[in-house]
Amino acid sequence: MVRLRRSELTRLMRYYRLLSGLPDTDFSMFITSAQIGNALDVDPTQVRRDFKAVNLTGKGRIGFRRREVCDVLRLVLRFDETDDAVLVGAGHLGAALMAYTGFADFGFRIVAAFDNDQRKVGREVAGHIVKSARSITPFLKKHDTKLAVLTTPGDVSQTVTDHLVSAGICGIWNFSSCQLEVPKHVLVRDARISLGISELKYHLMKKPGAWLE
Amino acid sequence: MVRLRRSELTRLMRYYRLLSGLPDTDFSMFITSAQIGNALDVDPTQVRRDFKAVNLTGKGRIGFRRREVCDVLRLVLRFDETDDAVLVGAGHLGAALMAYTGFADFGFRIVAAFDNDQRKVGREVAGHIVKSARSITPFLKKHDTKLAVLTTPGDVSQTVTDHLVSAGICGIWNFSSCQLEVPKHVLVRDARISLGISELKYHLMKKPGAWLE
DNA sequence: TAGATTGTTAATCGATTAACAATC
DNA sequence: TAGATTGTTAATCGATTAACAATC
Repeated sequence: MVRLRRSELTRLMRYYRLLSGLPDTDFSMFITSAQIGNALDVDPTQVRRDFKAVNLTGKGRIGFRRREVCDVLRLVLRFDETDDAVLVGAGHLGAALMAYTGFADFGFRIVAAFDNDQRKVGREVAGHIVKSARSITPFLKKHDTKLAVLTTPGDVSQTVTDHLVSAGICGIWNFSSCQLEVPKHVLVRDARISLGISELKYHLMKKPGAWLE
Repeated sequence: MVRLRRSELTRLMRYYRLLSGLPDTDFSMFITSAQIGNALDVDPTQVRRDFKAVNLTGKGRIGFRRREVCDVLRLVLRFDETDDAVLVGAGHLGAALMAYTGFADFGFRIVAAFDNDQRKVGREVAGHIVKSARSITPFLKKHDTKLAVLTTPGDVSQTVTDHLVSAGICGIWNFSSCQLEVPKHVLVRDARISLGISELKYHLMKKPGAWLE
């Protein structure tokens, strides 16, 4: 089994997006590491190294077979196997994520939504009947779901997380701007809403007026 | 002026979140780099180095003054100065972001929303009357707004981006899973929705059954 | 003073890039 | 064959961590 670092995974995603997005009139075409590197501003050596990490080999003087690269990347990134996730916190953001249709392309599906607000429980949000937060644990036990999307207010995020973890969740996509504490076997992926803002704001300050050039 | 790298900015955000979140009964208290490092799983030397980068000095045997650290970080991260942003693409995600009340804490404000769907134009979404996409350029010229939140479908993202850039936008928070091409003076910050999913999915595969331990 | 913590230099680590022989 | 590109090793670069004298 291939072990990938986060930076590699990030680049593999970008390669896939580039290659799968190209016009597919002739999908057996070859593409060189230089072409890919050029398009994505990545060193060609890095591209070859990354491909090597997922056992993709090219041909001297010709490059890599586009179809093959795409297929392998889909396999490694597991886009064709659907993973189910529960969503906790059926507010605006939760609703937006539930309504988002693009997840299917990446093999990701939200199968249930929970909220502790009794006014929301029973209501339909983006095609899902919101369930009571109390029913999270039985649901997870029954359906063996391992991923969760967390869109709760920050003050309850840790409590909810503890429940999710003890019910078997091992991957959390955290949209609340709150640092979660979890056991080592659980992966938290922060959406980093506030960090995105900070970076933009910092950029503004860094180059006042630069946009006028 | 201090120049910070992205990794530093990320850590500074985490320090701020930790320190501002602590109970503020005695805000003149001191905190050591070891305490911070321990709480955030960062090397204490790294903490001191990062503080040094924003001209924060501590006292031997005592540590850093919490109040002072918070104040300096707020200043560096510019949380007390509000930056305005326009939002383009008033769909579910756009609406969720418009409805999000937490932005104010970071000195960020969405001042207008645009969409090219005539059925949405004129409607109210989360307190904003959606404006026609055609009016983006005049709006930006008039209000001198430099940041944009992009929540459009992927197929129009680049076109919209080109318009935004030529109208003076120099920072784009990109929620569409699409690689944007921009001039060097423009910063694109990708929300990386699809990457978050990939990382979670990959984690699941990496350790099948690990959550059962 | 004694002792804990800072500030800073040196060492380590890992990731990126350069170089080039092997390949097609 | 000739020439462009791969595969891979070595060199570089930057970021992280260790060590320790200076400080309070």
